[in-house]
Amino acid sequence: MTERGNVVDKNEFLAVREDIVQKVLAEQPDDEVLYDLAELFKVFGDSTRIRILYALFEAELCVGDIAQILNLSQSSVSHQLRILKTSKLVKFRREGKIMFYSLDDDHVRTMISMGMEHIEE
Amino acid sequence: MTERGNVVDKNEFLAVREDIVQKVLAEQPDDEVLYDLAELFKVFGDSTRIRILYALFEAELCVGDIAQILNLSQSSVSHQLRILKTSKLVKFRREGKIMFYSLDDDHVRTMISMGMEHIEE
DNA sequence: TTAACATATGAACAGATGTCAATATGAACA
DNA sequence: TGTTCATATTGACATCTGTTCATATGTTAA
Repeated sequence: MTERGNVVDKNEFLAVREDIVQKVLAEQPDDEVLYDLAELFKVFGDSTRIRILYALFEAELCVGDIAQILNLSQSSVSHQLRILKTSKLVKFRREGKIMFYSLDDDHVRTMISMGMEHIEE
Repeated sequence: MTERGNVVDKNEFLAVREDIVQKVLAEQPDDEVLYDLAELFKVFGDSTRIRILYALFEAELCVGDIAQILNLSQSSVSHQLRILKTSKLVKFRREGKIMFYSLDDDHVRTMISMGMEHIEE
């Protein structure tokens, strides 16, 4: 293999159109943005969390309600709710001993509707 | 713990509002649909695939172009393209020895734009 | 303050996922 | 046909992720 300085080009034998590559590279968003975007989609990319979000479409729910609806342990639901909170997809309020969760904004509905449209084709 | 038949209720001590639970359960989509939806989002939930999709915003690209743009092995890019093909997010055509990939439809752009709006808040 | 309740957190484990190296497939052309 | 090139696939490996069990936190009421 050819070397450039100490760097070995793993893809030496590869069809690459350098002009196109440069043009596309110039337009790419920052890696950090793309990473954050992937992280957001990752949150939607688990059926347990999708089911939680769908349940919250209908009503504000407490942890116990959700555990019952999804037939999951309290612990598991709590863990997933933490992820949804961190991503700002759900918000919550306390009423005595009970925590009530609800959707944070309409982006969630829109994103999920978009996904639905795609898989329904 | 109490038992119902042979089923042990792991969540015996849990705040559950049965009426709400029943109402929400009645409105939930089929598990299969929710599973497919999660699978779709999972595809977007990887920064390599997001970067591939973003690159394809700009131009139709061959495997070598993408490998160069993302600084990844040909093998890895090919693997990810297969996943994107299976999810119908990209389409492809052959021209001699070269495979050209492009975005399959505008859902991809819309979904990603939605995600962007959310993280930009 | 103590007991009971609702939820959150930590550690550990199994299963899923992305990457690479090596190899296979398939197309073009001598 | 045989060789070269572009891409696809296979197997192995390390990392990431979701669940459970056990325990901690924080609230209410006696």
